[in-house]
Amino acid sequence: MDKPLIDAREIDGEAVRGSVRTWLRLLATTNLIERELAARLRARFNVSLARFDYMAQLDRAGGSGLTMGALGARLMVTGGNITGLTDRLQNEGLVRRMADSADRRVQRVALTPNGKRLFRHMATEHADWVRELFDGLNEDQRQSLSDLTGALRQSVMRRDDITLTYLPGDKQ
Amino acid sequence: MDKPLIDAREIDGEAVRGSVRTWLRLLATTNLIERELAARLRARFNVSLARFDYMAQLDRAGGSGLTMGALGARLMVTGGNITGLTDRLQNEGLVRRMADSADRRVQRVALTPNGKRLFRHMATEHADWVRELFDGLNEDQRQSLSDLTGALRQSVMRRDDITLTYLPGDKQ
DNA sequence: GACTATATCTTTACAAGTAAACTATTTAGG
DNA sequence: CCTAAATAGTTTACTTGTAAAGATATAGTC
Repeated sequence: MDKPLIDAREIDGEAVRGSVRTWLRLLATTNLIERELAARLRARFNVSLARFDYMAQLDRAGGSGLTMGALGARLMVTGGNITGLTDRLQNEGLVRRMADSADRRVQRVALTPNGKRLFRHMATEHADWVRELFDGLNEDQRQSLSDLTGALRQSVMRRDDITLTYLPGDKQ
Repeated sequence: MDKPLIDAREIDGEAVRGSVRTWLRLLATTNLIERELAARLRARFNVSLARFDYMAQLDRAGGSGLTMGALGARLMVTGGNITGLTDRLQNEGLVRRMADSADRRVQRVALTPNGKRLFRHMATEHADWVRELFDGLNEDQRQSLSDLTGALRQSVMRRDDITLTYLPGDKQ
């Protein structure tokens, strides 16, 4: 770790506390929105956020679906989790497993017609909700927030001592 | 729902997709940072983020601690979750339950000396990590991000059709 | 071609979260 | 007072997530 003990921008500790306060605020607000969206998905469709995200990846992948591994990589979760989610969604007829013709280790997953229909319906409402929740920001603010988020992401990712558990290969 | 079907700011769908894209970006970046902090807490202290947050609330509350209910309200989690976390932390000697003298229904929880020592140690490193991850933003950017986050929070909270599951009373 | 590596998925045991039912207490009316 | 309702915490059954071990299958290497 070669970070300086005293940050050049630090004046009487303000910069230090500033970053922490900004982070806590950002986290709280993001969690607030995520909870709100999850509660609405649950109330209107009886679907969890985990299932919505799962189905979103399959919808984007199209008819040939994804392997379990690729799906786990995109959702940033472990294989065991994907197995469980797939079992439950398959039981509800929203998703189906298919053998891969070339590699007998591989399981491919795709939305059933029912799953696709449900997801499209949810996605439309979900987008409306997001727009509604962001309604108090004008276009400049929204764009600035997006830009600053990008800069923050760069700040986090450009570190070379990053712990990052997941940067998995993504063979779809 | 009395939101207009067409948003005044919408020009050929850009504003709509804009909010969703901004939201997804914000969520991804927040999750990235949260995962990184959680991985470091796990690696250096063998402590989960849930336990860190729990101990942070108790540390802030001081020697008399908090009731189970107040703790759950501050952490935005249900009572059953607090019961389980408390059981595990108590088993590790980081936390203790105390009866309330005035109300026999109430359980009060507080950090033990060991718990306090561990938390203070973790909090110092945690703050360093946050500062490090935000290092790529200059002070203006950091302040703008904080301000925009506040505006977004206002945008979400000022809705009157909010679903908000948790706005619990907080008797500490 | 047999042997070892590696890759893919599942299983197991657990942590952390929810909702709903349950227990014990306190509070409010009549 | 005594009972009905509300409050505080726990228990139960379940979902969602992890890490580590296990079962198959493929790929490389001598």
